[in-house]
Amino acid sequence: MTGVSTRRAATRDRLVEAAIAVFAEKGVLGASVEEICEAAGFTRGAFYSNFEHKDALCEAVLDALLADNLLAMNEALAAADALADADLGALIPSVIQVFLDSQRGGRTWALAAQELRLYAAREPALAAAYRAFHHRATTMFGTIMVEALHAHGYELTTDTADAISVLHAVHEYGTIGALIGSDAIDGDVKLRMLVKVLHAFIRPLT
Amino acid sequence: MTGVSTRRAATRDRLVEAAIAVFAEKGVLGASVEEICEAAGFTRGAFYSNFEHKDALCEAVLDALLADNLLAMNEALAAADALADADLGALIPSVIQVFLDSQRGGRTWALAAQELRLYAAREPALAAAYRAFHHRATTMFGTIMVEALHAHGYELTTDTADAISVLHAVHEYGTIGALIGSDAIDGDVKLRMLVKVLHAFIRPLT
DNA sequence: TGTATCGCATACACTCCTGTATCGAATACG
DNA sequence: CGTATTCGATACAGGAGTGTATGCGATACA
Repeated sequence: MTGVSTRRAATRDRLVEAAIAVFAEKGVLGASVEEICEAAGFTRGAFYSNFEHKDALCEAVLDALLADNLLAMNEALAAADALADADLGALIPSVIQVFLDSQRGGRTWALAAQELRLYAAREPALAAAYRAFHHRATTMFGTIMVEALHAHGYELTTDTADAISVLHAVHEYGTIGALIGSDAIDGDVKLRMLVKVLHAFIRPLT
Repeated sequence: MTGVSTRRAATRDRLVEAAIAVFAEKGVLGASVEEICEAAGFTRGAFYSNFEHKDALCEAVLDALLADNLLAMNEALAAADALADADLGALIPSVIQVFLDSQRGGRTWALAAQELRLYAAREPALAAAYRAFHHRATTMFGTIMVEALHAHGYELTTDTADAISVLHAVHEYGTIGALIGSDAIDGDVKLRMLVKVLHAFIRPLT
């Protein structure tokens, strides 16, 4: 019985990964079920056997993205610990860079994440799932960041969730900007913006 | 002869407005040409007579969005002048609120703008057009903002373009967040975030 | 080793979209 | 007024995607 379910889980995973790739390329509504299946090496039979709607697939994708973000955050934290004796000014860019580098899939996953954000804004059925995703990601990131700052004798000057949201906003915006190749935004600019925002939102512990 | 071209321009405008609505609802790739034409009250004959590709339509949409943003900015500036004797702490939220309220189309245009951003990130043909759009919007916003701050005895603590980009990022992120109804982001939170970011990036003139 | 069940592929009937080529009404213009 | 031209509608041929119903090989289990 376990072998059976294992196989099923594997095809689900392959479909989810393929969906991320196709969503990134075509958008959620622009991605046909057929295209996703083909990218995963299946036919639509596999899809309809595993998911009821495309929306169900989207929820699974959100789970995968969340797991990836948390993983990248852990890598960044490990880097922070390794550099624990550096001063904060040098530490922050390094940690952010590690986080950015650790995000699996890079460009593709970032695009897919934003496609899902937009899709959730129009599709009430996914909005709930996205809220859950956002809430979990935000609180976990927030907790970790507050602790890390505290360990270095700093605190946020503003509400934790707000700070995380602003960082997330700049992160996503910068990713797209770098892809577009805007003369105003490339990869370095994105890092610089994140560092500035973070510096603007922290102060030494009172 | 003028009457003819006038008519043509009018149908182009209607197609552009319809495209914004459909892009907001379905995404750029998810929007069929047929759907856009139907929303505008035409058939595809009108479309293919006015635009070569969907990409050409997208460029026209960018122009419309830019014009709208500049218009909203002017309204916000007028409000700033009217409140010129208020202190900056009270002025900033008011001006931002006026800007947000003045944006034509509200939800719809904001969604369409982000759809186009994502589309441009994947479609080199549109990337150039988006760069031009972004550059013009950023420089005009930047100039205006620097002057307005200066008039009140303030300046930016960072590169103008970076500051505008961060504000734009938070603006777009907050718009979607409010639509999704995330427990962490509603309309007020968005305004609050923008105010915080702006405050974090200005200081009295040295 | 036989058989029940599971998991994905295949087949089918249907809808929707695309791009072009042609047509007809409205407008400009002499 | 009549004619030329412009602009958008219609017609057409073809491609692609959808969801369901059914088939078939592989795996589990007695």
